[in-house]
Amino acid sequence: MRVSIKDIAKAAGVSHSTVSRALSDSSLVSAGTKERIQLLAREMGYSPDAQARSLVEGRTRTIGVVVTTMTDPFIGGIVQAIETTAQDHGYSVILASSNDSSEREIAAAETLQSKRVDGVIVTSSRVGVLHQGRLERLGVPVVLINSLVQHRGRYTFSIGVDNRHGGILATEHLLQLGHRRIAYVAAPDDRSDSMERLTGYHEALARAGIDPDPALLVRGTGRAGGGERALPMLQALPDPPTAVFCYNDMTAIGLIHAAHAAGLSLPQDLAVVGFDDIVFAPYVHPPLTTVAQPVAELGKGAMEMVLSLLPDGNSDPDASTDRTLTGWLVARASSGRKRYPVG
Amino acid sequence: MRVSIKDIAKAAGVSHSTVSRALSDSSLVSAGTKERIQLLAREMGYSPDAQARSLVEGRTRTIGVVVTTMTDPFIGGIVQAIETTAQDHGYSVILASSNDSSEREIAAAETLQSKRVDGVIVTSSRVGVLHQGRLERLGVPVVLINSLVQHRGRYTFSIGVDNRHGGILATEHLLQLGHRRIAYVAAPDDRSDSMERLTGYHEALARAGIDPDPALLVRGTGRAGGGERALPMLQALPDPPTAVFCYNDMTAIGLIHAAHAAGLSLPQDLAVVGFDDIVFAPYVHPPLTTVAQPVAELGKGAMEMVLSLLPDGNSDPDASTDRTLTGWLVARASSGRKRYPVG
DNA sequence: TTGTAGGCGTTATCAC
DNA sequence: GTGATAACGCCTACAA
Repeated sequence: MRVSIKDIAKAAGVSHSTVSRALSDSSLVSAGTKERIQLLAREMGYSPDAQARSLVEGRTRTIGVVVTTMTDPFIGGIVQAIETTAQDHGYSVILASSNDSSEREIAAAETLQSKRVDGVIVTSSRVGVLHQGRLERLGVPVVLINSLVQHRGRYTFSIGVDNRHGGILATEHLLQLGHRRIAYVAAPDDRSDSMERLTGYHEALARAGIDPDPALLVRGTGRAGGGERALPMLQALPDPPTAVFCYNDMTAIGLIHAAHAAGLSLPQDLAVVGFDDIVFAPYVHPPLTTVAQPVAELGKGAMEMVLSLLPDGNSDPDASTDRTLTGWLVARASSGRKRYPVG
Repeated sequence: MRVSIKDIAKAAGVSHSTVSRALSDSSLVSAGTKERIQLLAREMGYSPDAQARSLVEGRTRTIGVVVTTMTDPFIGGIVQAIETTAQDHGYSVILASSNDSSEREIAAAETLQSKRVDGVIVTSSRVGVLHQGRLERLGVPVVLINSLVQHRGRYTFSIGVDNRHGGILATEHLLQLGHRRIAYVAAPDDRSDSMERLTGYHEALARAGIDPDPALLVRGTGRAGGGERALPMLQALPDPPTAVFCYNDMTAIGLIHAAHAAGLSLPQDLAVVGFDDIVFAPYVHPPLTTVAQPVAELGKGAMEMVLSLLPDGNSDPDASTDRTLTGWLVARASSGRKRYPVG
């Protein structure tokens, strides 16, 4: 049988309220009984029932984390940081993956609502059904990671990396290496971060006085397969690119794989830059140049942002603002060394 | 304000018990009122409070999932499958990462206990403080993934891949390719799965009439760095190996990286086989030969196992047994084609 | 300093 | 069919 405060009360010969007070270290209990009860609780193997406590306190100390899929190592890193930070603040994380299915998204939102999570963090740059409608109606703080806030609710904020800046970093890096025909392998159009990276790419090109060639913009999937399929499309061009900036590392990895298969040697025949700096980036052959995202900070920051948005938090929601972190370029071999254009 | 069944009761002019019945589609309510109440509940935006329900029902429909780190893509895949399966059965997953710190492990166990999870799944082959002592004392079913059950509790079971068999598959593959000097890069000794893979490796060698050379057994970390550091140790041997079997893909990836840096060409100079078949394996250069684990099945199986162990589950715990799934070899280029030994 | 009583939102067991 | 009433485990006025 599970032991409750009543059991302890009986054993200690006091009322259950005294036990409750003693366990919460209230000053309204004599030091003697307090100690006696605390000892007894330990001996009897007492564990407070979070359910019951939540019921009366009106909060669960639980944060819902919505992800598309845990399979993505980038997301895994973020969730890791989220969970660790939650733990440090005495909160738990309840996981809900949408698998990119709106059915599951809705189910997830309902579950989170029933479980009465105190807040929600969404890791997905996808502009889904859920993120803007359903979640806001939960009436709890919502923090979006790497995603645009569309309908600004009183408790909806975002934290993300400066994607435009990242796009500039990547593109300028390639420009500095002497490249003029630089392709961008995007994610599907509903990923806002991909669009922002594209903007940065365009901006860097413009600064260098280069007109963007629409043929050099191809659409991937955000996964390796997208990169693999993008390569032949680019190679088939009458004037193929000498460099490629990929939406993310997975795309770059797929593209590099296809390049090897096509007999290209990297970075001589094709320079490649990714985005994210996932754990594999250094181990790609050749090691992948990429725009690193502060994964741990994103997760930690997101968690701290929801916590600060909580009713009891010291901060005022109206004073809260979106946070933008900056990524940085990690130059490895896949983009090569300085290249002097022929002629 | 959040709407409860009492609010609905007031609005409908009935008692809250009738509302409760109507919402649970009980046959003890007239079809008319039932419909009326259900409509009203929808209109008023009612969402059942899982906390309150759990309190009276004595179960939370929540499963705790303990992982070392979500950063590992293999673990990510498993958690993904666990969560999806949970969702399909109307359960939620509460995440707890230990970060390989026993402090956090203990904290995690306490949280899970307070949150009154109905069961626990542990993904870690590490023989930690927590897994055998603390978790069993929670008094709920515990399922270990890829880990040995040490103290068999009435509700403690495991599901995992046949690591010995996997070790045999990998080693025999290399033997068939003509290799005689095959190294094994292990994980730390407290990882039971690494030990089992080693056993398989030894067994395959024995069958081929080869005495295992202790110098060919080096210890990695389970992460890329371990593989990187293992390579020079092996190369420094007077009679270096022509093939390496690695504890897992991350180790293999690190080792391959070091091999490239050392100017070796793979698989000619060194054949490499990994374990796990993580999402990157096909994209390693050369593509990584590996023993695939049925990740999705492991996660799904683990979840189904805890669910079946639940008090209301149809199955009898005593009839439950550990499950062992079998992996399979995925031959890619890193191990090369058949090799005819010189001489 | 301690005890009593009420309530958090449900479900379940009684009567009616 | 429906409505009181009592639990589940905890917290917290209010009394004593």
